[in-house]
Amino acid sequence: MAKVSKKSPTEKRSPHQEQLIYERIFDVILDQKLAPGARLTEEALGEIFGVSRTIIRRVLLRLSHEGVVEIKPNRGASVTSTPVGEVAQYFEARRVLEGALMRMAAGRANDYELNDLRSLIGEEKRYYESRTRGKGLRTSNEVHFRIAALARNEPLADMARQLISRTALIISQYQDAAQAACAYCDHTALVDALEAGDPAKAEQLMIEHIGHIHNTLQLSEESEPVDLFEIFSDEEEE
Amino acid sequence: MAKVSKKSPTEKRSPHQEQLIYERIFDVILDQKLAPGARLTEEALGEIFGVSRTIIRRVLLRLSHEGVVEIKPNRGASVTSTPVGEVAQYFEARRVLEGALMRMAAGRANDYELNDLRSLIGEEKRYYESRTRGKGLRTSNEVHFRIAALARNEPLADMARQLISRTALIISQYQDAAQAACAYCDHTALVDALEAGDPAKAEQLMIEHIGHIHNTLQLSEESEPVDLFEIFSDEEEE
DNA sequence: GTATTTTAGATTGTATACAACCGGTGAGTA
DNA sequence: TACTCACCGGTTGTATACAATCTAAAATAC
Repeated sequence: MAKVSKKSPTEKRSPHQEQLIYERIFDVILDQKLAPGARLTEEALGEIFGVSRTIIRRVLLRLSHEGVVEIKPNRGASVTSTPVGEVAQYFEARRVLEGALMRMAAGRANDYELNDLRSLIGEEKRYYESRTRGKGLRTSNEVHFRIAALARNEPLADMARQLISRTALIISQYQDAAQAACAYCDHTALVDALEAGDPAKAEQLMIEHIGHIHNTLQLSEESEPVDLFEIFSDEEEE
Repeated sequence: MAKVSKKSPTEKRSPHQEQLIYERIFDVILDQKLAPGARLTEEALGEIFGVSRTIIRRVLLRLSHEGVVEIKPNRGASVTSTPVGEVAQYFEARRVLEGALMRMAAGRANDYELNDLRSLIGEEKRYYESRTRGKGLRTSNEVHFRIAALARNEPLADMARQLISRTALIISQYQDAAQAACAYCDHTALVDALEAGDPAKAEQLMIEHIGHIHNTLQLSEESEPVDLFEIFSDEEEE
């Protein structure tokens, strides 16, 4: 068994170790190394990350709150598997929320924020071209996060973040890796619309973009047990 | 010190004791027995409800996730105090989300659901008339929850639930008890609009209703330390 | 008298021990 | 063979012990 990221005695307690563990697990899920339905046992994860079940429990609780994992009483946590029939609801929700946010954000972004977005989209493009799908998906999410933030409404932006993360899981479940590459083209158009400042047009573009993503999904399923130790072993500390 | 709801030895482990504790604490906050800023220490709550800090910790984590309490590292949990300047954002968010949900729900409700709603509004009216403000607010929330559910979109309804709970806290912070009585009049009109099935009209009514609530708020602040034991002592098991 | 340091108390953070629970395995029986 | 039931290994649920941290007040220095 491969024990990874064992804390060296010098840096025993990092304040955001929990955040790091959270991100590692989420990344692995988005990379499809953990298929929907895969179980996440507390002790194994604790051993992997060199912490006790207490910490793992908190991370799993957080992931479950965001809908990324499901926790059943006395049965533990497993990666959420979204039934085919529910997928459309999530995309409808995103159209409503992100459409409204896009409308609110149009014309509000300053040059600094726009440039920032454009460079992020460049990064996204590179990830997809280099086939690191999990990273690409996360960067794609980040683009949507930033746009949501531009509407200057914290509560709505928070909800959008939740929904975007949740949708990322659905995408990783139902999207062929080959289809994944086209997202960043739309993103450039979105940023242009934000700069132009036409709220109706901006909203329409966002709604269409989310529709495009929805259309790339292939509706089929699979699942199998996996070895947590092996999956996490070929990673390295950031 | 008053120890309340001490579990009798016979019913030691209820599976939803956590849910009960969650609701008790939330109720007390909405009743303004715990003002914004009040600290919630784990050990005191544990003693009050006859459980260990472990359980309390989970409840507080859940409340914090919904924005009802704030948890600062090494500082513990306290009732969230929403700055005056942020209040408008929450109501704007509710207009966006619940407006969209109302539009989606119009004409979709069956007679059973409509009757259910109307009787709930009757209950709400009674609570407000009998001055039990916390219960009234919770029932009011329940009306909004149910309407949100009628749109048949789980993810959006979940978000609305979060937002409604969070707003209830804001209302209890900024609304005079005297002003609180008028909500159920609007609610009847909302249900009528749902029955009529005109999406645009329904959305408009909801947006106005949320505006009404926003308008009743008085913008001022206060805070003081309180004794958790005393607050919970005059309650009784449901 | 004011400012700084020390120290004590209280509270949270984490690990761990033990109990409760679930699911499967295999013996036993019809 | 098919079915039932008791047992067992593994996993989660909860309480508790101890360490780390913060707050505030007392003590000391200037």
